[in-house]
Amino acid sequence: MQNYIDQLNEAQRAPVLQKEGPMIVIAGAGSGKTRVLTLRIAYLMHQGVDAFNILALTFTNKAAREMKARISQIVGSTEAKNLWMGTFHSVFARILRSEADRLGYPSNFSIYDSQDSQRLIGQIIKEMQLDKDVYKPKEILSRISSYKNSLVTVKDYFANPELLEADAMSKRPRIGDIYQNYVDRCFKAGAMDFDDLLLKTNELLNMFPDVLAKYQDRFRYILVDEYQDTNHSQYLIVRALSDRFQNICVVGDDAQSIYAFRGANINNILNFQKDYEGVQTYRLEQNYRSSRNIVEAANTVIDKNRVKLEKVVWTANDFGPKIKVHRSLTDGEEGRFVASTIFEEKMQGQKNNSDFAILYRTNAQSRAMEDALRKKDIPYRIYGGLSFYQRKEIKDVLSYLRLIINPKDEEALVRVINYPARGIGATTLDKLTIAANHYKRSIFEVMEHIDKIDLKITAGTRGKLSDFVNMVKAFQAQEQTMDAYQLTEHVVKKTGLVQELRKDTTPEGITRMENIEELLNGIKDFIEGQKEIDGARGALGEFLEDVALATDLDKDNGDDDRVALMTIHLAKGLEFPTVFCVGMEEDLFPSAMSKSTRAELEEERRLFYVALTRAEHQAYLTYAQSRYRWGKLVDSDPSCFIDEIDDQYLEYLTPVETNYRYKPMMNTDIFGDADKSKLRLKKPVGGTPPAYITENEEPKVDRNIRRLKPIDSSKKEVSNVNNGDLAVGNMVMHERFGKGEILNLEGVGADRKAEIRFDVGGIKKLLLRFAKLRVLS
DNA sequence: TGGTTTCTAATTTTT
DNA sequence: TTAGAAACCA
Repeated sequence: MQNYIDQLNEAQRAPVLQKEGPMIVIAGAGSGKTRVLTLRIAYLMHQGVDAFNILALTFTNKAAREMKARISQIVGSTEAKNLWMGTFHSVFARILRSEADRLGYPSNFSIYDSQDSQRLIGQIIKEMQLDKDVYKPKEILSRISSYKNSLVTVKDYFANPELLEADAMSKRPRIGDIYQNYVDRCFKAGAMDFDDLLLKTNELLNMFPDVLAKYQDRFRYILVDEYQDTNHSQYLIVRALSDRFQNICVVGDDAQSIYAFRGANINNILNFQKDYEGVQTYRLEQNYRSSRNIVEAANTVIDKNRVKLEKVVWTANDFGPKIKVHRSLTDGEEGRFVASTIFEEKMQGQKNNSDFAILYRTNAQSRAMEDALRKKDIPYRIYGGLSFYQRKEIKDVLSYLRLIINPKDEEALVRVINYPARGIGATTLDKLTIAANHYKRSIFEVMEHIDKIDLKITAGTRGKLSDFVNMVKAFQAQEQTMDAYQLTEHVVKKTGLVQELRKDTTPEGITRMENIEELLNGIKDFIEGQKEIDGARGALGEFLEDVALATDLDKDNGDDDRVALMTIHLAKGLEFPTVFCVGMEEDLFPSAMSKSTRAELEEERRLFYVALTRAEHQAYLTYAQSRYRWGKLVDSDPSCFIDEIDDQYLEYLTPVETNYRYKPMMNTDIFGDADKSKLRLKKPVGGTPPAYITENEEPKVDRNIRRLKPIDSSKKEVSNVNNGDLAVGNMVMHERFGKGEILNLEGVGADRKAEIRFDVGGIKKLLLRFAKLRVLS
């Protein structure tokens, strides 16, 4: 233990050694705050604090897992296992399940994700016969979400003239009624949305002093990571729980607060000192991550913000190279620049793909990057975007599973009641919904008693309905004995889901099929893990709990060597030797929607600060003069953030902007590309550019291959150039299944298949046309 | 009711 | 450009 502590610098050591009392650690970017947190926990345990009495709240599941792993290394895994560590949402979901009856909820309540919530709100708006252009489900949802995060219940809402007036002013006087309906429907369905997990926890702690006392007594030491991103609801939970022992340690960096849009309140961290008696304040200001150039440049940026805590981040690292700024004509060219640069740096500097990250403001920007990387055969992985669990086919399966656990779950039911098609259409569903609302019961309950209610539903349809009910009930019976894997496999077969998907032989359809397989593999992994952990039987409910709050970032797809693509938001907490921050354009970053108030712009600036400080060694800022947005080429100006960095930290790869549109074309980029190619790129007069247009993208070897590809091949082009080289006995790498050996090859041309034994997942037969294989030997 | 075609809105970030 | 919804027809 002492060994670990000796490795800390003085500033880091102090918060680790202070055992009791309230404290705040203001941790600059790259200053080793995770180390402080983990060591603090380890040290507490070392001093005899029971792991059961420690609660550590993180921002992502991944952060929790990693921290737990590190603590295990120090104190041993048996001890670390008993720590309560996780996101606010997952920790309190767990607590809510065990206390659910207090709030009138079943302990098997469903967790609605934003998709579910949004669909339900849309449905309510329709039922109330409101105009969906005035009451946009998405906006209403975020409205309701912010009420919930501020602990404004429906009752509070109607009692608050300001809110009433604000909504009346915006011509949406019925928001309160929608809110009311939404809450009722969720309750009736035995479901909580994300915000409920926090709101209901607050209710639980406020309404039941004995419950509060129990958890206060249990969590004697509380630690909160990324405190700058907590919202009001989370703030109150932390306050309530820490009130008795006051052993509260929060860690955060106000300069990295980037979630105000979803209710995070930067004042929580700014005002922490006032919330507790005798707060100790620690500052971690030495940055170990980045070169001096990057640290100082980032400082000049964040200095422009008015709202902040005073601190000076510094580093003892070398100056390192300057931040490189690159301008291109289009987003496509921007992508090619990034890909070429990665290609060259890999060649010259012996770097790995995983040394690079491409960060952007919006997910939509990933496409141009993907295209360019793919053309250069640079492996990459996209994080975020449409997460795995939100894909249609996955949600469909999960909906069946949710329905087994909680048949009242209306969103799950609506999704699958007629998929695959079984003759229960919109009309029938409408009748059922009306009846359900009328009897204040769930749709499933109405279906169970369909014979006792007169709904003007034909006998044939009634039969179909009871078939469905019986099917779900049969699943429920099987759930008692089967584990989650067996049951899911059974469900996808029995419901006809697989058969439905098999019909679709397009690449997209095959991917969908593969995704289902991946889900099944994921369930298998989960069960294995569960069995190891505490002899749980790997029941379905346990899996769903896990999945409801999981994100893409959480499933670590091994540490294979790929360039990382993600939004800046997702990149928080990560670091890479080289970072490309692309799309540095006005109205994109800072976003057009976030420039109206100073607070919004400051948040964008913090976001930029986060982006810059991800880089250890080299940062690139790139922008395009025009970019495709909703299919149209739109002109854009460089981001004001580039100007905000002092010139001494920058190196312009392209001459500084002029106002002449033609001028830039006369220049060459760093590869000495002649500009005729760029001129040509501008061309399209209808139709796709001819193959030779790709000339300016180097490796000439590729050219023929590209020309051989069918012109209309879909954007999800995955066919593999190496197919010809495959032979039985080759070791190959598959994107999803990992390493495997080719056992057999058969078929020709598009039908060519390979039988492969994967190290994990067994033997699979793959269509080479679609399989993304890389030959290893 | 189911399947196909046409239309439209979307691009800010996510537990 | 594209995904999802509405509209349309069998």
